[in-house]
Amino acid sequence: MNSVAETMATKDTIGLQEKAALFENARGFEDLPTHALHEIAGLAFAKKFTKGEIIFSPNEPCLYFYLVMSGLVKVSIYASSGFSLTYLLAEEGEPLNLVSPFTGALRSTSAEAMKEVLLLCVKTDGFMSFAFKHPSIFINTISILGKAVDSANLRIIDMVEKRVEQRLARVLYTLYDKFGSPIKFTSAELAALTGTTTESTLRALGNLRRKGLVRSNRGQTHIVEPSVLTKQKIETLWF
Amino acid sequence: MNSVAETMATKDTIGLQEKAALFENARGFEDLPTHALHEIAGLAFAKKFTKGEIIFSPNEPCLYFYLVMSGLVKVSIYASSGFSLTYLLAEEGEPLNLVSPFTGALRSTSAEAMKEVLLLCVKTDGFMSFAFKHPSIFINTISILGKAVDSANLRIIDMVEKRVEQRLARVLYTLYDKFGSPIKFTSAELAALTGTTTESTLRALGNLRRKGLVRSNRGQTHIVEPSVLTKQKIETLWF
DNA sequence: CGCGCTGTTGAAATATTTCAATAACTGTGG
DNA sequence: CCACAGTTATTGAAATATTTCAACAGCGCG
Repeated sequence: MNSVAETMATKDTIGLQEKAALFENARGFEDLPTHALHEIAGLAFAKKFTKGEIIFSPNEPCLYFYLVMSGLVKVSIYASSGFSLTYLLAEEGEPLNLVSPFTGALRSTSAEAMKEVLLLCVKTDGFMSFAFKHPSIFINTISILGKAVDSANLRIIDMVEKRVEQRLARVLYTLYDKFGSPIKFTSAELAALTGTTTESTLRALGNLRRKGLVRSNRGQTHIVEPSVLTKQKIETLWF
Repeated sequence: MNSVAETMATKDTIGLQEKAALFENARGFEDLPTHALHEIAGLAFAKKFTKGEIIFSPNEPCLYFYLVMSGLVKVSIYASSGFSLTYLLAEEGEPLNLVSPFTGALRSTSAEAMKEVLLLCVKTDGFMSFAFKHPSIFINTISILGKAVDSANLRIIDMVEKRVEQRLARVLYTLYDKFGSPIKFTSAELAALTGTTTESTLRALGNLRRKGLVRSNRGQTHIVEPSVLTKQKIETLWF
């Protein structure tokens, strides 16, 4: 386990301006005055993670607030059985952990780099006192968490009343909406997003392919008819 | 539609001390100084709802922050199909809406009185400025929402890998933990908590009864062997 | 080259929903 | 106080979606 502090060298490779610019457009940091952006940028240092590397694990004390600078991070929850559910795919400008830095609570989530990832890290105590100086952070955080709760509850209802194919269609449309086409995810990853097994995902993907809605091969899926997916009353999820 | 303001008469029937005492023990209001409790109590007025009455509906602008003073309130999310999922059962000292009063966001939740209910209501603008004066409210709120997100995600995993009977057992144990025995819920209500149909709930309940874990008849269920339910590695949910 | 990961499909096993019919109980109004 | 309406509980049987287990093909990479 190499501590984040080890990579202090990286710290100076990213300019303060650049960090401030990232915070300016970051989710949760809307409506902050310029001096505040510089203040938080001053507290942040960068850290690189390679593809597949674990950023944090379940029930681990939270030392840093993390913001994605580049790359893609998967935040998931794991069941004891090994089944995992991905509930956030964070790209540039998105925070990974909006609860623990404030509450210090241990949570059952883990974060993994899906590509080469650059994160901005802010020590929790510094982050906390920053937030108290700029309480709109709290409001923004509550807003984001509210959406997360709604999205999760919506997904529970979907599990009951929608078939795998419809859920997958919704997942694909959401990914298309956020990341564009082609969608570069394996079926195991799509399964973790849809809440099913890889086999069922593959079968459903096959159906969508046969219907001409998507094209897919090895690790990437092209949405051919986004309009059709939208028409099927598919409300966008929130990852 | 009779506005809440109509019932101002109720306002004076509840003493300031009583309101402050409620806030003192309310979830989300931990660690507030006495003067703050009196301040928020001064902003609050009581309103009574009869059994079955709707407190708020989906996509309705949020005018008040609500705190349960007595009785029981069910907060649910409804799918277009009519299927509903209950995700919070709020009793004395529990808030009904922790997001909209801060963000003003329209949400897809609805709240219904399950018994005769007394609520304390605080206008959102007053509540908001109170919170900015006492930002520990924000931290507490974030903590609660974090738990809600975790609980919802856990439930999604349960939907995939646990059978109805196990999910129901978990629901029953959680209810037992919070409200004690007997559990006074109809099978339709248990179904909305378990995320299944009433028929499946009844069948599962029958199985649990045959196994001697519960006794049940018309609208109430007695947990006979709480220890067994616990032993089955049932983590407590969070309603 | 062969190991490992991803994709693909089949067939059996299974859990759950759906539809339907009936029974039991509650409360209300005549 | 009884009848009736409305809700709640119960169970059966068929229909269905999904998982599970298994086998195999293709691809990439050390």
